[in-house]
Amino acid sequence: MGVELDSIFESAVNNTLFKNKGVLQTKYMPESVHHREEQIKQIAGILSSLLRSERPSNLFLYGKTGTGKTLSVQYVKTELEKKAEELGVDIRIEYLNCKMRKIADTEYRILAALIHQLGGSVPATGLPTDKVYSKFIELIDAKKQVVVLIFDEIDQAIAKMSDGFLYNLTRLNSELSKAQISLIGISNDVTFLENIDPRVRSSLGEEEIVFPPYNALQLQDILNQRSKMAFKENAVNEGVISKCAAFAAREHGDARRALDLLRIAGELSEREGKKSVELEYIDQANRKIEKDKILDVVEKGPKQFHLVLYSISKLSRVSKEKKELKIFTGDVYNLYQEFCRKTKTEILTQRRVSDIIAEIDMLGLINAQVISKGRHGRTKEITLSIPPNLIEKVDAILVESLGL
DNA sequence: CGAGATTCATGTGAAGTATACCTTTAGGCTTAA
DNA sequence: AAGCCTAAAGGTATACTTCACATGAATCTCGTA
Repeated sequence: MGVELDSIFESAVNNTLFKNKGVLQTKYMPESVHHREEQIKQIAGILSSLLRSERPSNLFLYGKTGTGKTLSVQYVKTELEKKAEELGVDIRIEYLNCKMRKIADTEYRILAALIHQLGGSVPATGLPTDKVYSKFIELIDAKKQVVVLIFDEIDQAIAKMSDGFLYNLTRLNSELSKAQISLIGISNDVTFLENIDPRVRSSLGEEEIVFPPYNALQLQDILNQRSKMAFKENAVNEGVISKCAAFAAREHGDARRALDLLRIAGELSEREGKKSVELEYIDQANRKIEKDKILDVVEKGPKQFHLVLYSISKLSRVSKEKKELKIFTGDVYNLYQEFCRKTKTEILTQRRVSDIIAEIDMLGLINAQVISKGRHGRTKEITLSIPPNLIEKVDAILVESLGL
């Protein structure tokens, strides 16, 4: 064992292929953004009125994950901030990612996070929401300014609460006397605006910009740029870049995915003590990404979720042996109760479990569809959508968390 | 045989409850003058 | 008298429960051919 570790440490220190791995990480902000010039120009054009201390239109950005939405906005944000400083104009742009569970998935928590960013503080609970609103307003309205609020992945947040929140936000301007706000919404879901209150829709969608997926060529270009900075010379084999690009292009042109692929393939190659990133590691990296994503989601779910998921997993194993028996809510609930007793956990009502199933569905770990079995009532028909090779690992996590 | 009525097993919405936490308020105690 | 601390009172968000009603196709009923 000792020897094995030694060699790992050794290669970590000496044989590193990377010059600057950070360049490939998602949080990295490049100085220039390629292939999004058009969108950036539009965003900048709309937001430029900030420099005259005028309120820009509300803005809505669409596009699949990894199409550069966040990046473009952030880019414009920093550029604008620079320029504003130069000109001595006071502007305020706040970015908030709504997807972070436990940080911002309710109206209250989003506001709290926002207030926190603005330098105020609110307790985690206990305050009436309208009080939080007035605190927020107070904070913004303290001086004459235009505040831009960027809500990333806003569709995720609204799925969990009502669209009343957005309505409140759009109406907020009338509550402000000195300051003004404008909103930027970012959504992965193209149909998002169609399903919300028309009043909000028209207000929020004053301007809309669509981010099309990158094509393979563009991805390749981006990867080339980054890999030059990230890797040492000659550390990337022929064809690696184009394969990453091709992989990601197949996944709706997701640049983030492409970069992750390249980075992880690099890490894997390095770990194996290779002198360069080799083609074969890309497939491995691809699998690893899928795996990590799922395991991560499973891991951070609360205990009751684990119980439900474990029940589903167990049932799906049984049903597979018996060839394609479907899983229904009732079965899940029965098994779930059994596990609760076994682990001495409080048994939740079927009502709640039904909701939990819906939530797990949202997380993409299972597939649940309401069907009617006619005389035999109505149910959710549930299928586990975790790849077979991962089920074991997932089960392991669940077993550990439940102490079975 | 076919159109309607029934039925089942949950889905689903609304309202209520428990818990954990927050602010406000009113005493009560300390302190400095 | 002013300042500070504490405990009680009053209030909220969140996760969950309770209650009650909604669903929708397989199955049953029954009139009709």
